Amino acid sequence: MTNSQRTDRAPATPPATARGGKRERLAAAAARMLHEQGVEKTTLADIARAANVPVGNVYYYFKTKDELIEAAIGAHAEGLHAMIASLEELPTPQERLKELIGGWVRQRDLAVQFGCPFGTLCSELDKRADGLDRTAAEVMRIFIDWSEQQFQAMGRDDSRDLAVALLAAYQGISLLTNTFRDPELMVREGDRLERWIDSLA
Amino acid sequence: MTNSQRTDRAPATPPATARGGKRERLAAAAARMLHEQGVEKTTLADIARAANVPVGNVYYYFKTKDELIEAAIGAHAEGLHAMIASLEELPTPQERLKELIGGWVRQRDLAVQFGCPFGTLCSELDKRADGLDRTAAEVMRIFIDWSEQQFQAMGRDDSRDLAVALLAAYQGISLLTNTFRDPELMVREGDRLERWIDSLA
DNA sequence: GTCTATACTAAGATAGAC
DNA sequence: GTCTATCTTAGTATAGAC
Repeated sequence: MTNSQRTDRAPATPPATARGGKRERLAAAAARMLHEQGVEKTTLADIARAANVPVGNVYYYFKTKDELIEAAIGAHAEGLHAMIASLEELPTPQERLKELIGGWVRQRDLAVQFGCPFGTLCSELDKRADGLDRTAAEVMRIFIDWSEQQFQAMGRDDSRDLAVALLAAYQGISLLTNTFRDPELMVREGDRLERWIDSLA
Repeated sequence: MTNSQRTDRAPATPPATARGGKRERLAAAAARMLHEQGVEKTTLADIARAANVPVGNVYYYFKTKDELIEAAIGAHAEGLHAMIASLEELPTPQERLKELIGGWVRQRDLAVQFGCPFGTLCSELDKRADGLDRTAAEVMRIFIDWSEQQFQAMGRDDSRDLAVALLAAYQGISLLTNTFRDPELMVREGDRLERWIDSLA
């Protein structure tokens, strides 16, 4: 996630000129709008409105729509790192994985409305000619790698396959929860996955 | 899947005027192009070209792009019914489900390139204002219902949950196979699912 | 029933005033 | 650094010739 737009004269704080962190607001708004409306249906005007930034001002921060999408991927990556850091505080890998699943279940209403925020993005970016789908894949890989570590810590020698299966189960049930508009699908699959985690020890 | 465009004077055969079954060709081409390029990036011109039908002629058969999408959903439904009919010829539910999984694995290169033909469509239709996502959900339900019957025939009282889990596993691994451009993910998850089927009996 | 030309609309992007 | 006005492109859809 390069940051070529920023002057970076004052590290760790936004440039004095960027009052109110408009760049950050635009990136966060982009992530939200791309999830809710999809990549192709979301216009720069939609994102500007959601970020409370005048439409014509967007191009000062991002030269193209692609750059805004890249910033949205970066926002997802940050959220992912925060989630992982929070899970790391739990003592055992089983607890960490089950808390992960619990988080998915608690977010089920969002899945009902729009599917998985990051999975739908990966799916849509694949249809675009730009290389943003590769950037998104890198972020997805961070998550798989972390899950693999958890299964490894549980002593499984098929940890990679299990990590892929866990993420696939979540992506798939997110799609079905969204397609059928039924939050219970996520609840029941979450229960099943937690029992599965317990059975692996 | 209404057919209001057709005169239906000669049931079970296309109207004499529709030489070469252009309507059917357009529906099949639409299904293919929507999968490969996504709903929003696919233009009517793309579909017309893929179907070998002159661009301006499309509107004679379909009044709007939405009607073409609906016809594509219908084409998917037909393919689904054909697949189910073929699986029904196998003697046991275990064999039917494992052959289903085998079919998914054999189609892995398509998943690498574009994801699941129908799952990506459901995901994209959700972002549109029209009600086509509900039509797609009906088709998806046909598949779940059939899977549920198989698990029920195996004597499982949690057949619905298992059917949902199986379809979710496929949708999820299709997304990951596509995101990571790695057909092996589908192969390994297919193996895992077949072992899972065996373990349920 | 088939096809061409074109009207209409909307979105991405840019120039330049403030 | 902020914002308005506008250019350009592209896609859906329609009118009407053949």
